[in-house]
Amino acid sequence: MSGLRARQKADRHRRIIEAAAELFREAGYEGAKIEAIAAQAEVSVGTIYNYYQNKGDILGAIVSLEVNEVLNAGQGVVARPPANVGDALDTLIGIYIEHSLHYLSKEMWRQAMAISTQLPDSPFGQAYTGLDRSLTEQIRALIARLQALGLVRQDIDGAALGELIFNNMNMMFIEFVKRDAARIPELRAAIRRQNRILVAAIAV
Amino acid sequence: MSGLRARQKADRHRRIIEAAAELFREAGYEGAKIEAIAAQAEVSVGTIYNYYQNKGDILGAIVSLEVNEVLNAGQGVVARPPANVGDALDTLIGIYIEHSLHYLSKEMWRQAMAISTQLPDSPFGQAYTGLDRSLTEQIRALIARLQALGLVRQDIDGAALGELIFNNMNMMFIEFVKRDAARIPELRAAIRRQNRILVAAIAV
DNA sequence: TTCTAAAATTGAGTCAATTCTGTTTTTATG
DNA sequence: CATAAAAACAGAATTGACTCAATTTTAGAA
Repeated sequence: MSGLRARQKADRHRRIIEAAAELFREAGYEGAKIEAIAAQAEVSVGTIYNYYQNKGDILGAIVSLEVNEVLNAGQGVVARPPANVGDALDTLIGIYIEHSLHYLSKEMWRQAMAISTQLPDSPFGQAYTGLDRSLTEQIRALIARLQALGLVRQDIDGAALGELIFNNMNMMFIEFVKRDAARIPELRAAIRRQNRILVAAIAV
Repeated sequence: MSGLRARQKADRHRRIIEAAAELFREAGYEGAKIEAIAAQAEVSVGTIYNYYQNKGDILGAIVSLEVNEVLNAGQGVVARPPANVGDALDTLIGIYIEHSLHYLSKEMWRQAMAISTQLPDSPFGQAYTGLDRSLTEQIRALIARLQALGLVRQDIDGAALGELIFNNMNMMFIEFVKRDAARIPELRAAIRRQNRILVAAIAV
């Protein structure tokens, strides 16, 4: 028996997230008042705080949905990477970046990133750090795969390399969301240019 | 004539910054109430908002002092770098990191970083981006210097390399301030390990 | 069905950043 | 030295995130 209580709970969670996502998009993070989210979700302010510790955690739940989708999409590339180190990296990073603005606006990303540094121990802060780690791990997995395929030198420190690539990409992405005028193609080109140095060093 | 008004203004600026720096350290950023800062600086709340757009900008002014000091210290390394690519990078990065907690606690860094992503167009947001750019520029200058000294290959894309090194270091520093337990020696060791890959690729 | 304890919801109240408006101080001018 | 305009100040009022005590709803036993 799934229980009335459990069903109502799941339903309220969903309604809150949907209401918040809509209002965040429409009015921006700051502009979306908790009272408005509560009204739209047809619950009270108190209930929202029963489900989420603070406003940031609501945004956090939305971000997690997005990043998990991206991680999923990335698995395909790791499993069957292009037969060229530069292209393999570019393809994986391309998936991350192209998906990134699907559900989240730049403003929402800015807020999410800010909260994750501001409150690293909050539920969302920890979740965000975990997501970053998963992305780093996936890049590392790609490198290991390329090593197995004989496309990357065996003596390369895969862990350090994965961190280096992720950190650079992430920082570039942060700068990207900070400037509303910045465009995806330029971002990808800049990262390709940076990675070229690495590719030259690690390719067999 | 320096004008009474101008002198009073400078004096109030100074008093506000000093009061804020003290209270941020003692009580943390959130714990330092604007009313308390105003009282300690012997001005009214309204006056503080006449001088700074928001609480974050007060912190911003303190951060700028710190980073400018670091940039200054870095110039010495660029002028006379160790005669080895790995050591040269490590020395410059070491200066940045070792200075970093001199005036600012990790909590203050977290807040500063958060604000700079949250409000990239605020006075502080723009200043912070400018500081990042200056640091990147200094790393680039070091690379150019090493190229001139014949220690780094001439065909290396110095601009892209500088960004790569800065972005990685900066991201590592962000993770460092997010974990109170993290220690400086481990941070430096991790960055050295990551840079080793690059050094191998670019050293003559 | 009825009752009770546990779980969840509610919304008025609290707290602190920011805004606003009337007052005071400084400067420039005759 | 008087005075009006400009600049800066003060602190009360506003706003919005978050809390908490009272109330309602649910699950399960009798």
